[in-house]
Amino acid sequence: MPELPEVETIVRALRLGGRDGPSITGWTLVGARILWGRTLAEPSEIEFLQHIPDQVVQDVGRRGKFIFLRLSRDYLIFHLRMSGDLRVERDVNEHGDYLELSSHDRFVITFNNGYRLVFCDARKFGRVWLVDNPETIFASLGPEPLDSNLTPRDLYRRLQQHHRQLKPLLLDQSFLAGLGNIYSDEVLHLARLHPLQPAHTLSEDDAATLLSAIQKVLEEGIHNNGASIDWVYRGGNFQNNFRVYQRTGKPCVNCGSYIERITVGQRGTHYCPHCQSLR
DNA sequence: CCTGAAACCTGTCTGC
DNA sequence: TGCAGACAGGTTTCAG
Repeated sequence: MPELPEVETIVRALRLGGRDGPSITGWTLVGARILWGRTLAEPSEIEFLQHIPDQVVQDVGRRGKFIFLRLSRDYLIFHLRMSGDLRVERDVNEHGDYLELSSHDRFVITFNNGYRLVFCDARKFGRVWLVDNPETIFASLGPEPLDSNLTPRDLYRRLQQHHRQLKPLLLDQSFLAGLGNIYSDEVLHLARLHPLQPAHTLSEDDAATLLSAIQKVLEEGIHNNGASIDWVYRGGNFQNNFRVYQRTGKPCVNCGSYIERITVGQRGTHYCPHCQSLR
């Protein structure tokens, strides 16, 4: 599921309230329940459970596709991978009974106010870390695409350094942090660039076009609370604005040519053969 | 450096 | 209806 806009939507809901749940900012942790052991990447379960109690959620933030809770002493970091989601709900009812979890819930943090934060993840790829320095986790990430300090010239220079095809490069989190398969296809279509175009062949103007497409598509995604497809993720509307993703055989919104689907780096890739020509 | 394949997992959909 | 196979929003690791 979750690419930058979905993750950002979840982060804002945790920080400020929303998505059917209250804000967790300022809440105090009391414990945790780990239902699928591999979800906890670091540290050991024993150590984790020792560190959690009494820490207060100071803030909730995002770096790339990672979600982090800045706690009193540590950072609690989530990666949702393919099918993860987070929700905030009551842990106990008015009689003091524990409320049932669903079969896909993998990891639960409980607060001292009777609420819990639940990490639900059907495919079990998602991971959680508790670390004192978040940079140990974020070290290999590239720049934030919506950071106003990222200039067209910066992107141009970075593109010049790679001979890879554009699509796999955009998916590489060390090149740029936050794009996934949906938004990469949407970005390349808006920028009218072919997914297989070698990165270093882009002109400085191409790089500027690409950066503005990246920012426009991501902002559009955030504005729509992300994209909900199939049974994964909830509440987003961006799926109604797709230009190419999952529109194989349908007319291009620019020129009416039929959208094609190819496989690039093991990922389904959708593009318009007319608007996005290989140069 | 780059590409492709496989692995980690479960759920859904399609076609026979 | 049942079942095999393909496919899915991500990332890591390994072979060539």
